[in-house]
Amino acid sequence: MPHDQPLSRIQTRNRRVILDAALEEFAAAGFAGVTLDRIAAAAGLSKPNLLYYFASKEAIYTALLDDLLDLWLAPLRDLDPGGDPQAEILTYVRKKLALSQSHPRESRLFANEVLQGAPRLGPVIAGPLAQLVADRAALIRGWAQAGRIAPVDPHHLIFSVWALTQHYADFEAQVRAVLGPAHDPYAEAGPFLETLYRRLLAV
Amino acid sequence: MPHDQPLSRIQTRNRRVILDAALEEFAAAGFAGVTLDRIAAAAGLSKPNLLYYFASKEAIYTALLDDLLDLWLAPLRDLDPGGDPQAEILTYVRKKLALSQSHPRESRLFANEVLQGAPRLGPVIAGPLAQLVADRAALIRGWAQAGRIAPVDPHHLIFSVWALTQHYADFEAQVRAVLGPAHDPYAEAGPFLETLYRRLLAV
DNA sequence: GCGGGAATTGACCAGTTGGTCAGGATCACG
DNA sequence: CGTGATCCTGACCAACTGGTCAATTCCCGC
Repeated sequence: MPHDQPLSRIQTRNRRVILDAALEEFAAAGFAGVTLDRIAAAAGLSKPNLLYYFASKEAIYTALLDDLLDLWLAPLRDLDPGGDPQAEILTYVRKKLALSQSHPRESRLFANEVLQGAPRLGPVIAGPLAQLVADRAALIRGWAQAGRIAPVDPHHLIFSVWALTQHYADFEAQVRAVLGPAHDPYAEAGPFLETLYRRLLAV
Repeated sequence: MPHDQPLSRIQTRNRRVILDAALEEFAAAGFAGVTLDRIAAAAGLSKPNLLYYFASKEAIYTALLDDLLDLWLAPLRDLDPGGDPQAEILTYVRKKLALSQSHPRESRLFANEVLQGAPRLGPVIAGPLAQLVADRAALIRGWAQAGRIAPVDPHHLIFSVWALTQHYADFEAQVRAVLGPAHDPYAEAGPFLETLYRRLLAV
């Protein structure tokens, strides 16, 4: 039972191993599709030992979601009000696409959660996340009104970045099956999205 | 036990009721997140009665997926080689967005399936679906080479339509939470996507 | 090297799940 | 109206699930 303070070496290692195994499983099968036995096997631990580190299956899942949001929203947070508008947004797109490529499991975990109505992430989405988006939307609206990018709905611009980048992680099975083995989805998506947003935002 | 031939009045009605209830449940919770008891309750039937009409939970799920694909791909199939390229693609986007709005459960069912690696739809995606996409990609490439739309990667153009339209159904919980109750996501998405594709495709 | 807390486990449990089955109700049809 | 097929159900089952617990092993500071 992890108290509040120390977190021993063994605790640190095993918690990480468990969360990594659980991320793999939850991302692939959703919360209900995963059993503690599977996570335990994937982590190389016994089921009771899992529950020594986390109070419940729910607690493991929640821990994963908690870790997720900071990583997920960082690129949006990074938008620099002082930078060049078009370059800032293109950098955002690039970072978000890179995140889909480097962290597809996190993307799928998040997609699973939201798909099912965000039962656990609901308050965070309606609260801090919505706040951040509102803030960045205002920034983008300012750029548009100053004539530095073309006028677009800033909320839907942000949605479009999410949709277009996360699609390559969340629907990877489909993308790869359609493109065939000879294509590298991410290598092609980069230039495509670059072109798309350049044309959309050009004044 | 439905044989091959007739399908009585009662059978027709109850199969439809079951599939409708199951669609609701599967779309909201994924295959593993749903129990036969829930489907039975939602359909107003007893569990053994469910299994009188469908051999298994799997069979219900599969029946839903089978029905899904035709509906889902119809707009892409409708692309008219003889029409105006830009208008054809914009019509495709409009139809696909309308489909997200009118059939969000189907969209989420499909998303759930692909998210989890398309374990059941895999062969159909790699087969007929990939075929259709290849065909339409060739058509679009032809338009681009003829200078009738701007040069873009046709596969990723199609992916972008899927991503941008399905996002509003699949991530509806997030979209609504971020926009707040005063906004109508679909009403705003229409003009936004119209602008986006107009600028992307303008020669 | 030893004592006590941390870490680990096998055995177990109550609840749930997908699915079965024998029998009863209901319907279509002559 | 009767009869056979269709439709429906309560009772049941084996397998699995998340979670518990007492007992054991391991590790670290002294």
